[in-house]
Amino acid sequence: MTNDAKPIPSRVLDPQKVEARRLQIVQAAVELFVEKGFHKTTTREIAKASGIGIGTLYEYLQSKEDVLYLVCAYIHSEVEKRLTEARLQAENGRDLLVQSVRRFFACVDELQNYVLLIYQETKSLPPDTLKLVLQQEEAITQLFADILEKGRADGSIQLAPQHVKLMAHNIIVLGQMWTFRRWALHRHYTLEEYTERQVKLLLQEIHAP
Amino acid sequence: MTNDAKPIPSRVLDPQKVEARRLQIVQAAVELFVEKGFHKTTTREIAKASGIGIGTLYEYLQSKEDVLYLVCAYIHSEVEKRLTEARLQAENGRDLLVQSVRRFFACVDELQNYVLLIYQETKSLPPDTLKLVLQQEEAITQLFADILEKGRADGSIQLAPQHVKLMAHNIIVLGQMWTFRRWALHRHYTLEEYTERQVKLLLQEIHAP
Amino acid sequence: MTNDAKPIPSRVLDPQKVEARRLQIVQAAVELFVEKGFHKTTTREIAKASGIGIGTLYEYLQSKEDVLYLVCAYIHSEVEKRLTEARLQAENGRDLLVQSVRRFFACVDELQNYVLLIYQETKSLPPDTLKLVLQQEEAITQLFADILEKGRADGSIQLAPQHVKLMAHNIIVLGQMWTFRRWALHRHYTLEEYTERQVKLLLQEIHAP
Amino acid sequence: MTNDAKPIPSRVLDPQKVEARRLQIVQAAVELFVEKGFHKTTTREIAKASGIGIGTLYEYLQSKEDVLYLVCAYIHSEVEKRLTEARLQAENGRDLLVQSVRRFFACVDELQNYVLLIYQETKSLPPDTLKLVLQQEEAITQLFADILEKGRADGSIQLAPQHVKLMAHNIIVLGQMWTFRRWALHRHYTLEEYTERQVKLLLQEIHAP
DNA sequence: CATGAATGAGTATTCATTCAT
DNA sequence: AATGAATGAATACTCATTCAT
Repeated sequence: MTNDAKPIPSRVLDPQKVEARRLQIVQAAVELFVEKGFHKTTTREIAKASGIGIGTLYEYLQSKEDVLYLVCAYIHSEVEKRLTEARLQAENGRDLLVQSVRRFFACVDELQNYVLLIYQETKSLPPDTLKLVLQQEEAITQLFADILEKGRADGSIQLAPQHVKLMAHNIIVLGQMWTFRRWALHRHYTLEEYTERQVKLLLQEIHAP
Repeated sequence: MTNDAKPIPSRVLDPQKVEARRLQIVQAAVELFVEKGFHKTTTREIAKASGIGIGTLYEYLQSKEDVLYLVCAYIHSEVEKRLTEARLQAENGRDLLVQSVRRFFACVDELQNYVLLIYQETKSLPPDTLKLVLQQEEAITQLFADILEKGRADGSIQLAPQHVKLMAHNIIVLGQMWTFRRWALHRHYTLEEYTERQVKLLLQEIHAP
Repeated sequence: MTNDAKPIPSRVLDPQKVEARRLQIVQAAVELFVEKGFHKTTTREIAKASGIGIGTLYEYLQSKEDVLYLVCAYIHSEVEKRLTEARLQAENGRDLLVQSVRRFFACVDELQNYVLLIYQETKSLPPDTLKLVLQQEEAITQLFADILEKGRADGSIQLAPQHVKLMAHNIIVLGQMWTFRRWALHRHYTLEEYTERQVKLLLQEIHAP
Repeated sequence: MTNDAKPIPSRVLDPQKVEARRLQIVQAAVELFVEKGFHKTTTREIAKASGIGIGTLYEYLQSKEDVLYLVCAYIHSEVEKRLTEARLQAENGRDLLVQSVRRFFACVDELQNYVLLIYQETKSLPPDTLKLVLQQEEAITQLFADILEKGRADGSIQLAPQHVKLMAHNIIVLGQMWTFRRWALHRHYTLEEYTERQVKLLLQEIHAP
């Protein structure tokens, strides 16, 4: 929706090539970052894993931090893609919410390592860039706020307007905690148990049976 | 309960001196880590801020990661201290829960930067040490699990046994998100509004009016 | 006089095109070298300032040092052009000398940055090429040696033969120092004051009133 | 005279050690710079030639440019030392001047490579530092200005006051050109021939027989 | 016990040059 | 002829850790 992409200067002119190469780089980098963290990954490793020379890497980027930004943006776009790709069939807002939450939790589970990455490395971004990434995070939150509003409109969701934002954040966080507390949660619950229980909790908040 | 302290070797023998010095070091380091992050803080900075020489630092520790571990342990102990210092007056488990949650949220707010630090830098710990820190995190979660059990025992809380753990985690995470989502939440809510709303949500889960 | 041009290989065959392109390159490069020095100027900057691609640059040259050589040769030719373009009207060698010195000093002043460039960057040339550039420098010195000889021949200049070379060098250096000591000289003297005083000094050496 | 030393921060505290180590570094660096130039000398080469580790080098300096500055200052101090070490015996200012010039020329000859170095690498200094080095150069020039004034005072030198500065500069430059024009001068003249001829020229300027 | 000088492995980034198109 | 994408060798500087005093 919002086009909040930050234009990273590239020495290479052809935009298609730039996009293709950067995808190469980003996909190699995500895996490395997941495995070793941003700081312990060297630019040379990124280049090698991308199948290009270190010089070439810097033809498409200006700094290592740019890689991190692209990785964060990539992850957010992956999440957003999954959340929006297939239009959900729902009778009302409440139904749509439940289906969306389930889909979001599944997505968090699928992209576990990526979600974790965002939690852990985001702080290494330069302040300006950090802001952008947080905006992307907020955009995702807004997806749920919109659904809640829809339910409020058709009467299937009962929630004071000032609580909409908070509930949207709750949804996101209750989803993401499946990854950043996985050391405890995965021991006790399956994804399905976890999802159903949290959905139930959330439904209580909107006074839905 | 569990004595999960990791014994970090020190070249200095007198345990009192060791403890005193380490406290010096840790208190200097927390502030530096909060300000610049673990990776961008140098051991020399830590030594200088601690008022000791870099050589002395290594008399009391074996590595920079040891500092991070001590910092994490320090933060957890600060949290635990605040959560347990004054015995709460409560008629029943449910009341105790509400008071405890409020106290926890206040504590998270007070130690905002520290809580955030744990979220962001924990991953830089070596695996063995990480485990210990996660245990400390779990210990805090267990405090709430115990309260929930108490409420279940006196009938003031209705919750299936298998949901106790999850609810305890929910309490912790809903508290901590006040810090790691502060870029959004603090814009819309005061701590009080936030706390009351989340308490309400949590109470619904235990079928308490 | 001496054709001491070094033939720099070019992949492009048409000699006219080669000369034209190289002039483009050299004129762009001089300004860059003056501004930032040889080492801090990149070949890409030179290409861009020349209005050609980096690949094209290397069609007409073999290395960055070639650019420096061409720049030095260009500067020398500019100096020589100015020194020889208009035949001076003079009654005798002594008069010719005075006029030539004045003209040289004016030329040094005009090409200040270029003269300085030669002083500062010449050493970055490969030995063989350096030799050539020094020969060009000597050729300019020889212009004055010739004038001195002419004055000796017509009796207007009194100077032992073995002192001719040295005096010619003195003329050149006393002229060039107007640039490489400008940080001091320009504070105290105008070009005219400076010129007249140095001319007077030089005239004393040839026992001319 | 003027204490125009720039204090370069050092991580090492003991000033004696700092001075000793820096001398080590500078003496190793001068030779390398003479041989290969500033830009083509690496910091590791400097460290190795100094007999210390690269890390140690940076304990005593903050940047490679610091080395260059120290080298320039060292050279100037060497020149100044030689010019002022033994009080010259002279009947009057004129005699003192002649002896001083001879001594200066001998010194330039002895320190040829160093003098050349200053001419060629000075421009690589950061602007502020460059200023300092030029001040040191001016201080040396002032030594001769002072001698000229002395001769003017005792009547052995006849020179208008406004010409004193210029003549001092001429002395310096006519001395230094022995190095930066050595490719031509050394072919034709011995140091002695060269010195005597230039002394003669200079004496004419002060109307001394 | 306390200190801080010494160390060198490690790292992001640059840039002259090549070569396929 | 003209281009610019690809390359990797090269380099200044940092910083955790050690160890002699």
